[in-house]
Amino acid sequence: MAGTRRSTRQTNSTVSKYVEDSSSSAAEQVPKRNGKKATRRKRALGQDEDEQVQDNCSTPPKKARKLESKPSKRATNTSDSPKTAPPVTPSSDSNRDVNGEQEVFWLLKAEPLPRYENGINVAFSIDDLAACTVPEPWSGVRNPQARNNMQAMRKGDLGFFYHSNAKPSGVVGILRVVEEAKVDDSAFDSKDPYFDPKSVKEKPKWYCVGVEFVKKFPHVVDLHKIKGYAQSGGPLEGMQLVTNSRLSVSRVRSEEWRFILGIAEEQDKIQSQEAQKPDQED
DNA sequence: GCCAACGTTGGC
DNA sequence: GCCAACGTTGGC
Repeated sequence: MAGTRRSTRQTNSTVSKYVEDSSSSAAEQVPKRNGKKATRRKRALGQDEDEQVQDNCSTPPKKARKLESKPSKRATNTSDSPKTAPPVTPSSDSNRDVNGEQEVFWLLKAEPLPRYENGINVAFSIDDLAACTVPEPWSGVRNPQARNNMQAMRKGDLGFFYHSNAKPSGVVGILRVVEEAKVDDSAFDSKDPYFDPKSVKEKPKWYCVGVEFVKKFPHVVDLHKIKGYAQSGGPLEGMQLVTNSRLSVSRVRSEEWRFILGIAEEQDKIQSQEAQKPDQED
């Protein structure tokens, strides 16, 4: 389900300015390459026309297919908080502690390799995000729990960008929430690969946040490594990515966030050392 | 391409 | 409200 690119003029607000890095040190940013993303997939359905957006970013459809299975009808009127979705919101409504430090982070999955959904390539990689010049709507998510997580996101929150069904799958970088959840119009678009026929505009069921690129790690923190630290007693045991692997938008605890940043940093360090040690290693 | 995990559906 | 069947995700 899910996903499609920006469906309307989502605000084009601020993007470039955010592209510095904020926390972490793990990696430096990567030059954002343009060009590649858009290549694939032209919307087969031409639903784009009406939106004469500024799409410098031609945003390809994206993500979301993951865990979303089908929109649940019963969840429709209630708040669909199945037995699963644990409350996501942290102590306050800001996801931050008294010092303004983010306490709850996020992880958003997207598939970087071509995959067709209704004839439309829904691939979306971190490079695609890096090429965007306007906030990228994380549309197409059709799973209540993932949706709830997005609704709990606050402007300025950071999250990991995860490549799934990739080689290797893993955390590839960082993104930032620049627009809080708003109605996901792609659910009403019959041409959209993630069209949800049960959605009704009067009572929107699906929402999406707007995100922007922050940085790309020099090396993927792959799932294998993450799982290695997620075993019983491990620092990542309990990470939602592992405990509920089907969720396309999950939350990341601050300890987990820092731990993974540490891995990224470490990997970067190791590799730069090797790079500069042509033949010696003392 | 296969298969295990798990969420959703829908009858009762 | 419970539960069996079904469908989808996503790693491998």
